[in-house]
Amino acid sequence: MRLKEIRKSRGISQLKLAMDLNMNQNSISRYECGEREADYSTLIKFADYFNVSLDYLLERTDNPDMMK
Amino acid sequence: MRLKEIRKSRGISQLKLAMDLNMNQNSISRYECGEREADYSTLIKFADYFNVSLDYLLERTDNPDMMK
DNA sequence: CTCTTAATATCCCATTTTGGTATATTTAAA
DNA sequence: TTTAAATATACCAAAATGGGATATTAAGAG
Repeated sequence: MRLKEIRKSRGISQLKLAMDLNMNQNSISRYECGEREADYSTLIKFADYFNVSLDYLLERTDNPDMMK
Repeated sequence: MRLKEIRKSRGISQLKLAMDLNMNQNSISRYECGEREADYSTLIKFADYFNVSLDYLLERTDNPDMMK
């Protein structure tokens, strides 16, 4: 997924994202590395946090402004 | 998620869906009941199978024709 | 360049979650 | 009301997860 790209574009560290979402820094790292798969509710947390659609987050559209 | 609604609207049984996607019938049931959470790749299987966006599948938009 | 520190990735492992078989329950048609 | 299809649930071995600790990498300052 596009998590790393989106996060970096907003200038946010894994640690800050993790704290804001009540998660662990290494969990974020694992999702970005593709070592672990985020589930339903975790994906929604990311999409809400960055205000992007799930389809954009998961690279199913190139349009970041797609309605949510 | 809207899985049950979409599946029924297409007249497909849990068993058929499961076989088509190489899964188990009880897994489908569990996702529909909300007993278990589908992960990233499972969600994508459903979205592709029914040709709907993730955001529609996960009830984040009411528009079933949203671009994918 | 070094040093220091922030940022990210990886290890280990107890705990949680999962998938699969079997089975129970519900639904629907006859 | 039987019969069968559809769906939900129980149990459990196996797989995945989260979190602390730590290693590795990146980035600035001096």
